[in-house]
Amino acid sequence: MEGKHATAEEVARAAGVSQSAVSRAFTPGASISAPLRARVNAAADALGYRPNAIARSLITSRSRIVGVVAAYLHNHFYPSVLEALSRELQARGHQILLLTADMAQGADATLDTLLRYRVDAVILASVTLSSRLAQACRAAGIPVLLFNRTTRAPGVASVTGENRIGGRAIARHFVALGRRRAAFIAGVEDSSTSRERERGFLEGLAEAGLALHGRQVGGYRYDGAAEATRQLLRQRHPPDAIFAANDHMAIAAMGVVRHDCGLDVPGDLALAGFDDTEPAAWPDIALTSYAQPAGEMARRAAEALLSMLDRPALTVRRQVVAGRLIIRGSSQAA
Amino acid sequence: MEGKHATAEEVARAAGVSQSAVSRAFTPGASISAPLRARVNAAADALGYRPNAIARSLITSRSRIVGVVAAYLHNHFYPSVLEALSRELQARGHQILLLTADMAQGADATLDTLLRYRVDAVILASVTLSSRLAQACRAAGIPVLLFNRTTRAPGVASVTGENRIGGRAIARHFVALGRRRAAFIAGVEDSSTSRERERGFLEGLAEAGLALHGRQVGGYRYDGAAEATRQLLRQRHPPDAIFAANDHMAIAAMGVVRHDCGLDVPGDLALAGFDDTEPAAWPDIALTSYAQPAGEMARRAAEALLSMLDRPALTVRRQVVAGRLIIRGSSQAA
DNA sequence: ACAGGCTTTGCATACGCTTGCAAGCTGAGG
DNA sequence: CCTCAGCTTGCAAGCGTATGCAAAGCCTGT
Repeated sequence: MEGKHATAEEVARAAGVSQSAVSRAFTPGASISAPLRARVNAAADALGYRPNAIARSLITSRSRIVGVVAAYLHNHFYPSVLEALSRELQARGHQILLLTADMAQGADATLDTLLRYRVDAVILASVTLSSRLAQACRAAGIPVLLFNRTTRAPGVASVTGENRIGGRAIARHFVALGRRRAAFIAGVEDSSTSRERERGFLEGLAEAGLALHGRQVGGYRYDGAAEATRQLLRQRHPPDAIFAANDHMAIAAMGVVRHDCGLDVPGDLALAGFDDTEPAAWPDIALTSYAQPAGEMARRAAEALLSMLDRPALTVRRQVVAGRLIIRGSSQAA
Repeated sequence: MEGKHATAEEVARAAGVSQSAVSRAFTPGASISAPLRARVNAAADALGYRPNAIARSLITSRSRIVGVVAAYLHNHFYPSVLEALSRELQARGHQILLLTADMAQGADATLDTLLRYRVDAVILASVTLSSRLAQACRAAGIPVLLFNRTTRAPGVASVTGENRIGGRAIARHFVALGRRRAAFIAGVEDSSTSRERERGFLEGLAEAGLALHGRQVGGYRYDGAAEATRQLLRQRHPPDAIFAANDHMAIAAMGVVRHDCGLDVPGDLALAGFDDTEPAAWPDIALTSYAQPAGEMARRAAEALLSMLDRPALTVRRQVVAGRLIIRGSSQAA
């Protein structure tokens, strides 16, 4: 219909009131009488008026936009996270500005956009760059939350799963299955997530007097994990169990183990991942995994972050959300 | 460091110039001399100044934000699309406001946010609601592009894959394999995408004098497709080939066929999907699929949409991006 | 009937930037 | 030496909204 948007001014004129009245009519809890509000609403509806969030942001210096930095959405954990975050933030009246941080453009460009758009807060769900970005955001006074990772840096909130406990659970599971040569495929070396999972895994093995039988780095990528698996299987005494730092890599490993090497899973080799993403439950994959509740994690993240907006002095918390081991055919035949 | 942002005013004072000069220094192609720009940049760097995109939007009435409406990111095609769209739009200086349209809140709330934030354009990648939303956006004068679907409504651009050609290719493939009882699992009934794929599929079968041997609706969901498959296999003469309107549903079908019914794929039943999402290439899935190049589609979408911004009178185009049949183990043993 | 309080309304300013306009400056041509 | 064109630069007016402040009603209790 019309290319131009109605303004509060126009609505005011149509309703025979002041522009302030229009503003108040659209502000919950503002000082305005019911009849006036009704009159304004009528005029607003007639003109198809919507308050301009841009203008509102300018004056309130609150954009009601949260920057979400993600990367490598091929890992199916993140789409779930994104969907959950979007739901939770929208429910709290905020929107998502989605930035994908391909390392090509680096942290600087990402930070630049984040700052220019005056996002109220930032959620970092990208492995790479996240520490630097977190620091920079904090320096700029923006509340930051790391999703599915942590940092030693102070003032940065985080929501993670039970990485250490999960790693331990998987080790115990392998041990219970009688496996003696368990290997680990790490994500990225300096990622807290991968390190914690590995630590737990080692502890679990140590309880049974076992040590790691092999270790490779998969970089959280499909191809990287496939190559890592080939390396592991090339050893003189190949492992009889592999724990990959996430499902995505575990699935890559599964492909190599079964199809490149013709081994039987779980017969010759037990396999486990982390996250319990949707594909893990597909019958043809049936991957044992330590589940991370993406929905619950997102809820906590949204809650924590937005409460930091209201009370900046609030203690920044590192939250850990409980998960559980899901045993499937990749480790234990039905 | 500081919780507050530097303003152009402050930079101007620090550099001993007018505020307009600062603005021009940050506007490519603005009328400003090199030395002045350098001086401003120095002061800006010193203060950590970033132009406030909000304020800029208010006056230019260009937010440089594109609303992307998605739903059901569990279908792995969409994460890829999102990643590609983000890359392409960022490269063109635009950002993504991500809205997930769960049908719970409906089209109205989504439209409302889109309009309030004055997005420059909208990309609809959600099956549900997309026609209504497209209409509404157009009525509000916002350029709209449907991604991976079309509509009869005028004035709405779209980018799709070769749905009809793809469907036909799969039918021909089935026929060449000697299959005589091919069934189809539709997405959503009133989705152009599913309808076109079905049409092509029927045409391909007809070329060989065959008709559809069964048909169910899966609603593009995993569970829906699983149920649809059970229905198909419950027939007296079950199909010997199934084409699902997308990979996500085809994978669900695969699970049922192999694990619920204990049939052999492709021996007893050939299976094909559409999109060629990443999981289709996993060895344990090895799903035959008609590939849609998400990256190329995203590039075209971004290009088309942003050019509509500059030249509103530009003819709205429906673009079709070529794909190709990828044959894997789900239809043809190695 | 009147004072004092609370609620409702309008006025005017501010948010941080872009941009049309006019003034100032430069150098070339006459 | 003067004129005029072409660049640069500053001035000032908005963009659409929120909100402090003061004015205006309204009601209650005496």
